[in-house]
Parts: sequence; structure tokens; C-alpha cells
Amino acid sequence: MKSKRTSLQDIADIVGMTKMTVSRYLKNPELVAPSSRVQIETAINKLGYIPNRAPNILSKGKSYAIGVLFPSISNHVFDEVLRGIESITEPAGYQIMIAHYAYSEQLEEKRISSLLSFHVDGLILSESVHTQNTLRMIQGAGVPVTEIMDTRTPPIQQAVGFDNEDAARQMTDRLLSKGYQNIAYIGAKGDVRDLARQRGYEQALKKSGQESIVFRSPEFTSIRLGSEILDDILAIRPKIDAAICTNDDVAIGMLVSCKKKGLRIPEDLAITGMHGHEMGQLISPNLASVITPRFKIGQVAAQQLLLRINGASNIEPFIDLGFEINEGESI
Amino acid sequence: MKSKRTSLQDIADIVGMTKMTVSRYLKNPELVAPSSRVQIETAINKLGYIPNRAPNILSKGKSYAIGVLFPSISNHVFDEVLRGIESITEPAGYQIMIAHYAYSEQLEEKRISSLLSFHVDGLILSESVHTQNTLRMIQGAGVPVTEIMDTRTPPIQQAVGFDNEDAARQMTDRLLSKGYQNIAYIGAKGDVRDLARQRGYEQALKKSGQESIVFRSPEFTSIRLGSEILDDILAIRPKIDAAICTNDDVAIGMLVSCKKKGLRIPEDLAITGMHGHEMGQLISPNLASVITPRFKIGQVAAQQLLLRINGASNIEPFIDLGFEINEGESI
DNA sequence: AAATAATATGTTCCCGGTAACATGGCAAGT
DNA sequence: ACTTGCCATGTTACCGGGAACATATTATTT
Repeated sequence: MKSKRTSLQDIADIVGMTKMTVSRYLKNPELVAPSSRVQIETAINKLGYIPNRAPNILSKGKSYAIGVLFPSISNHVFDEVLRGIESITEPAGYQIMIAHYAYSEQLEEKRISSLLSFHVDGLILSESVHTQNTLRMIQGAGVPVTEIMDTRTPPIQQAVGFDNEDAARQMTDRLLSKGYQNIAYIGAKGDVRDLARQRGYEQALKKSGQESIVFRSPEFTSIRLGSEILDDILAIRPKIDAAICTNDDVAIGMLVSCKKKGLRIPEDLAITGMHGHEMGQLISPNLASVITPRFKIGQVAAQQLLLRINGASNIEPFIDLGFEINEGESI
Repeated sequence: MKSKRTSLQDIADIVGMTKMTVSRYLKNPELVAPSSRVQIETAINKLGYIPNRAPNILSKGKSYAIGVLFPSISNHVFDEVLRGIESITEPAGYQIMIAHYAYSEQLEEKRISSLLSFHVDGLILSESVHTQNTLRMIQGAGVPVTEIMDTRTPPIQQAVGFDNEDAARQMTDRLLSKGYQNIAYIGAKGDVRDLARQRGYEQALKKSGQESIVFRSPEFTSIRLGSEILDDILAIRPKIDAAICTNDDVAIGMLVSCKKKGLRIPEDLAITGMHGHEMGQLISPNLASVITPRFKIGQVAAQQLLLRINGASNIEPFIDLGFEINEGESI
């Protein structure tokens, strides 16, 4: 039953050559005599050869695979990033191995360990906080790493993204300049980016002399969370007139809840999000959001990583790709 | 610079034993003398050993990895499925390798080839249509395969999911029994599941004697697509009173558009979706949808796959996990 | 005390692609 | 005719974990 996969040797046996010739045919056909090529080709078609990376991983330590870690695979933010990554790795002949870690450092460590056990040639991480062990492993494996999204936290080697703190600060300033008096920040079970945004918000408020109002849910972000949290917030602070949400999911949930309750946006409550989710741009009113260069982030991260995999050593530790603010109609 | 990763041999050298003893310590510590254990432990902590799967893949042909293919990683539907899969594979010590193929058979083939080149022990596929080459490769590699979501198309080996055709038929019947007279089906750049749903819809309509009205966009499904398509549909068929959308994204987009135009739901237009997206349950009116057992599908698929990886041969070709219909407020 | 068993560790070999080097044969150049 | 060189192919060795078997040391039994 378990009839071992065909190896180069099996093909070589059929055509009466050594596996070396078959190997050459697969990598550089022009090195093989035309008459031999036809024979090998025929044999391969008959047996159906599937390449085998294990020998090379073992003897050369190179897998032509790149590990990509996302906190959650359903997050649309990372869909664009992935497309950006693949736009670079695909033509370069590198295979992507995606894993997710549910925002848990411990799970991230497990995933990285697993990816490294397959000898990935490089890692793209979405988190800026790692366990001690994770750092040791990466160090020990000697693989290049690029961290994406945030450019605030000092990276392991290199960060590609934008300034979350500044994004929140600028958004807060817009609200202030529009005259809002009671601006709240809505966070969730957080990553450092959420915290960076909160800092930006707090700094902007402090400069203006306003008091900061922070709500942080212990749950992961979701549309549902945004919709549920509204009542709690209004119960504690009935007079807030603007809510800066950590991302579009929470903002959309809150916006939907407001509409159900009959609250007018932005007259009764202004709402802002983060990342420019398709949905936020379609609903009415149009959600104010920070538009981030997600595709570009993936692209640049992959480019940088490949450069370093191929030996480049002049690492730019921070590559900031900026952002844009879309005021929408919700502020 | 490229200072080769520490191997079992490196650790063995430090403690003055052979790598075999170190290997034993890692797999069955109780086989190693307590005094040796401490020494090895210390050496490992100092050098930081990262496991290496390549030798075993090479010599035993087993990777303890399972390849999972999703059409798109941002699709929330597959997030739940993935959680279900991991709830089984994680405790069993299997690593998941996720890949996506953007609904393209050709890309699926490339991904499968790549996964097989890493000697994955099994595959979970989300598509029911494959290239000839894909089928040959799977056959040749001799790996167990489980296809998820649909239980209509004949599977390569086994399918775990629900009956898309029946789901659409039942939903159509609900609309008919509520008295709708002009029910349209809204599809997108489709997979077979979309087509199965269309069939179910058409059969239900035929039985009732109504004429079927099908709109199929050449684009991938998205909320935006749903919102854009509404005008086109109304232009061609102004008198439709119900729209069965291929999934919740399209339905939500359409619903949002209706609200913008001032159309009342369900009085002016009834709308139904598929899969029970969180957002659909939060918006007002609540979206009618088919609630599918996504977590369970992942769980059962993984269980079945592991059984077969471990030699089980009594394959149940179809495992139907059913669905529920949530009428919501939109019909 | 001798025989047996249990324990701890060592030895050998396998997997398969391919880099590096070796070789045999034929064609071009002198 | 002899050298030089190229072309097509072969040979060898390597990577590292672990199964299977072998061996050495100590403990237990009769």
C-alpha cells in the first residue's frame, strides 16, 4: 500500500542513467543531451515525480520557504499584506508557510519553533513582543527576520510598517480641531500597536489640555465587541462625543449599535477606526479611518527579507511607509 | 557569520556522549541515566537546540505536518474551520501548513505540489475541483486527503461538510412560502459550491412554477461587490422582491446599498446570505442566513484525516454535518 | 559464584538531491 | 597525428535524526 514516492533514482533506473543526470535535467536541461532529455521526460510523465525538499534542507540547510506569522488569519488587514508578500516571493521561487498565533506570545513561540524545524530561510512576524525563548531561537537559527506593521517598538532586526502612535495622534488632533470635547479611546485585548495608538491619543489630548478617557476590553477585537461595548461606555461616561476605536471592526460594531439606538453620527457621537476596512467605506455614514499601506508593507517586508536571505547585511532597522487619514463622514 | 545551527552531535560533543544518547533524552528522557540528563539539559540550555525535521522526513518520509488549503485567508468562514482543525491536530502533535490559492485551480496545483515537496502527511482541501495534475500528484504521493465544505461533488477520497444545494433549496422554499414572487439568485466568480447553491435555488423555483432569475458577477465575492451589484440588478429586473445571495458578504453589501437608497428590507426587497457572518447578525435588519457548522467541519475533517494517516482504511466518503436556517428579519 | 536480567550507552546505516570532482569520447585546432 | 578542450555523464560524499542491533556495566536471582 504505502508505495514509496518515486525518486530520481527510480526515473534514472528506467532510462538507464544515474540520478545525477536526471537531477541535471530538472535543474538545467541544457546540460543534458537532447536524446536523453526526451527519455527522461517520458519516464517522468509516466511515473509522476514530486520534488522532494528534504535532502536539500538537510544537506544545504536551505528550504526556499519563508515563514509568515499572523495573529489571526481572518483579519482582512493581513490579507492585503499577504498579497504584497507573495507578489515578491512568488516570482523569486520562495514558498510561503503561513501560521497564526491568536495574539499569544506562547503560541507564537511554538509556531516559530515549528517553522524553524522546517528550516525556513526567513521569518516575517506581525508581533513586536516576543518571549525570551523566541528571541533565543531566532538568534540561534541565524535566520533573517522582518517585523511588520509597527515602527515604534525596537525590532529584532528590522521593522516595516507605519507609526501607530503618530496615526492615533493625528486622528485625535483632527477631532480636537473639529471641536470635540470628550474624546474616548476604545482598545481591546491588545497588542503593542493598540497600546501605541493609545499613547498617541493620550499625548494629543494632553497637549490640548483635555482629560483622556480610555476603555479597554479584555476581549479580542471584533465587530460584535464594538457593538456590545457601546452601552457600557455610555453608562460610565454618558457625555463622550467622540470615540477613537483601535480598529475598524470595533468602530463598525459601535457604529451599527449607534444606529440601532437612534444615535446620530457624528452629531451625537463621532467614531473613527483604523486600517480602512472595505465595510467601513461602504456603510453610511462613511467611517473615518487611518488608511494604511498594507500591500506595500508586505511587499517591502518580503523584499528586505529576500535581500538579507541572499546575504545583504546593511539592514535599515526601521522602514516607515506612512499612512493617510480618511475623514469620512463619521467625524 | 552563517554559523550552522546546533545539532545533536554538537550537544553530544560537549557532554562527551554520542548523539544517540542525546536523541534518546529528547524523545524518552527516562531511558537516559539521571546524571546524564542533567548534563545534556545544561548543554542544550547553553547552546539552544532547535529541532530539525529534515532528517526524519528524509529517512522516514513523515513530517508530522498537515497541509491546509483555503481559497482566501481573509474569509472569516475559514477562520472557524481552522480553529476546528487545530483543536484536533494541536494535541496530536501535528503542525498545520496553511496555504491559499485565490480560487484558482492552477494555483491550487502549485500549492499542493509545494506542500507535497515538504512531505506533508495529509491534506485538507477546500475546493472540489482540481486539475488533472493535482489528482495525479495526490495519487502518486499516496497521502490521505479530505475535502471540506461541500458534500455534493464526488470527493477524491472523502468530503466533510454540508449540502450546499439543499441549503439553497430550503432557503428558497422559505421565501416561496412567505409569498415572494420574483426571487433572484446572486452569484459571483464561483466555486462549485456557489453553483450547487444555484442549482438548489433553481430546483425549488422550478417546482413552484416560478421563473428563475440568476445574476452572476465575474468578480470575486466581497461586500463591495454586493453593494455595487444592486443597481445593475434593479436596472435589468426592477420587480424582483427577493435576492438569495451566494454568501453573507454579498448579502451585506446589498443590504447596505438598499438602506442607502431608501429601500425597505424586507418589504421592498428580501435578502438572504450564507454562513452566518457575525456582521450579518448585528446589522439591522438581521440578515437571514444559512448557519453552517464550520468549527465542526474542521474538527471532523482533521479527525478523519489523522485516522487515515495512522492507517485507518474504512473511509466514509461523505460526512454531512448539516446546517440551520436563520430567518432573521431580512425576509 | 554463576547465570540471568536489566540498564545505559555505542555503532551502523538509511533516506535522496546535488556540489564537486572525475572520466571517457569526440571534435576542432595546429 | 597529436594536443587541447568541450561535452555528456558517472562517482563520491554530505547533511542529521533515529531505528535496529550490539555491547558493556551493574543488579538480581538461584
